[in-house]
Amino acid sequence: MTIKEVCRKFDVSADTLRYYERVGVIPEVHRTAGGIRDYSAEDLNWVATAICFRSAGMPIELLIEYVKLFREGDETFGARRDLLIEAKERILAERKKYDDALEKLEYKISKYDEAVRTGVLKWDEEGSCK
Amino acid sequence: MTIKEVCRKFDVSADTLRYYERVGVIPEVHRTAGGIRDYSAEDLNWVATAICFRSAGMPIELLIEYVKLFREGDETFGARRDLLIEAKERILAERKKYDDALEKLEYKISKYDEAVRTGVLKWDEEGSCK
DNA sequence: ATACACCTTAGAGTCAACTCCAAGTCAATG
DNA sequence: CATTGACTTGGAGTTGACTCTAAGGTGTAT
Repeated sequence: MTIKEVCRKFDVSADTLRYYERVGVIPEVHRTAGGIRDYSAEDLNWVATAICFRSAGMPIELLIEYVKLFREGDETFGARRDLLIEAKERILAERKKYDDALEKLEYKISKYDEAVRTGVLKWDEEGSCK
Repeated sequence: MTIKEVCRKFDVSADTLRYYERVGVIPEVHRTAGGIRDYSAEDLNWVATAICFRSAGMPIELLIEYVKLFREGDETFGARRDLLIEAKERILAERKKYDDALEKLEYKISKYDEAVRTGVLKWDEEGSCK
């Protein structure tokens, strides 16, 4: 699979894919005799994983560390598991912030719905919201 | 309330608070006669809102737009509501990505737990994960 | 009244994560 | 076999969101 096809498949730029490979967010991608990237199923899987974790706010550094451990072989199973558990904790903590913001938004939207209907914006407590 | 106290209260740097005010993420903060910031309850409320939305990944530009509408007065109730609804949609979409990543992580962690116990890492489908 | 900690501004610097560019190579088509 | 379009690399540039620095003002405790 060419880089262009991978771009379309994952809606990501070729520059980003090359960047990920260059810095080690994914391992080296398979090449043709001429040196052109030809993504295998396994390469695609790495790309999918990288994009999935990046979309959830995981820093590139963490992904690089994971790939580094992967390259070191089977002795790093434990370290890789620990890293994934840390990633999970981080994402759970981040998601909580999203839930907090959503709660605040629900409240504000309900007050603005009222304001649009009545022409008056009124919060439950003094100075509690804007 | 001094800037230092606000920093402690929200665990944010004074530079960030001044930056938020400068670019318009929050309206101008009340000052003492000498020109020193003295955050009112309302100012604190704006700070809390800004930090909450920023923690949920909302770009500064959106917050600036909201404050701009707020400053324009009561004719912008509708526009402010629409902007909040857009923010909600964005955050819901982002949260979905977090959930996807968590699902992937759960799966991988379970496989690594097994790998640590058995010494063998095995995915359900060929090349499905790394 | 003089330290001293803390505040002010404008503007420059930093960092993560891309994104773009120049110069050149590869591969399918007329 | 020449054109065309996509690919390659190394390195420079951009963007969003801070973060720091320099030069100076404020306010309170001795």
